Amino acid sequence: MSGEPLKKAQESAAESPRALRDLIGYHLKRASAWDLHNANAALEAAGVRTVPMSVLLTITEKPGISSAEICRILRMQRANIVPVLAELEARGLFLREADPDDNRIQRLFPTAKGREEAQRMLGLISAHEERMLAGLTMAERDELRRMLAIIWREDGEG
Amino acid sequence: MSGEPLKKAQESAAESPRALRDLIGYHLKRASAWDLHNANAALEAAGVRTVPMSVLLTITEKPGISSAEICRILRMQRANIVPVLAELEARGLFLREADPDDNRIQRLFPTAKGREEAQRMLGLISAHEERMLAGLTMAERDELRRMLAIIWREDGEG
DNA sequence: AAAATAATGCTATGCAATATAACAGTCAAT
DNA sequence: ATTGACTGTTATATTGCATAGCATTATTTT
Repeated sequence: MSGEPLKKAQESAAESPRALRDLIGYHLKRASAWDLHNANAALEAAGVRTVPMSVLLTITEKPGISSAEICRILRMQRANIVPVLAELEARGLFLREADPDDNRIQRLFPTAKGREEAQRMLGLISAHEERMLAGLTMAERDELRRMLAIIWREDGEG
Repeated sequence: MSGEPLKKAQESAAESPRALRDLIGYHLKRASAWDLHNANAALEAAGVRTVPMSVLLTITEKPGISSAEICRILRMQRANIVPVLAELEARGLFLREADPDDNRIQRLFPTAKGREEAQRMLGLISAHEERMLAGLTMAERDELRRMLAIIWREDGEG
């Protein structure tokens, strides 16, 4: 029942309790926090954070998409995309165009500069991922991606 | 270059852009957010959220630990643990005891009630994890845990 | 055709998690 | 004996995400 020696506390680095280390949710949170921190650091060179990057990539890949649909895809609140779009637009990365058939909708189209920047961001984020995943084989990375997708239910094709 | 049909936007559920689906960080964030949301919901029955639970589990498993060391283990700020401990203490889940050798340090010990509650929380969170991971075999769960641990560097023993 | 329902983009506001800065008291090291 | 480091703490900032509501426009139901 005693177990731990109680020694000097400031020795740093002790392990997480077993009960937590057994929980996948715990590892998910730690890994995700670590990733988000470093991903944002990597993207600083492009002057964005992960969310604006995701929005721009979505516009680039689905030209003519509406902001509401981006929100559905990225599961974010319509209210929260507003400042993100405002900034991307101010930087000239996409344009809004009125939908001819539905006056509520603005369709978003990437500019040439937007496509360039999206490519640059992809380069930065890919380098970051490579660093993060250096300890895993390609097959393992695929497995990991697949399992994570199953958890939040985007195909995971299993 | 055209690709997507542009159709009605409100059809819901479209897939994330390929560029994002290739990123493990993207899946990490989505999976972690999903987990955190449901874990907190599951823990509502015990009147805690994930962080206070983690703190209590740590005290329970390492009796006599100091708050500073909990912060080092869970990688949280010393400032932020204060209200967490205040609440757990108010609920009678642990006790503070002065360290005989170092007047700066308070050593934290779980009460009987604290151990009970910790057990109860573990039950709730385990049920939640079981639901979350229903689509994965036990071997896959072990693999997932191992890979996540490698990412943020808590053994992962690989 | 009228009325009810719902979607869009948006403002304003809230909350929870995490981060930063500073402090007094205590201990360790030179 | 001074310097530097660590503890627990207060106060405050920042960030990400959530909620509520609004005017406008479309769709659906009656």
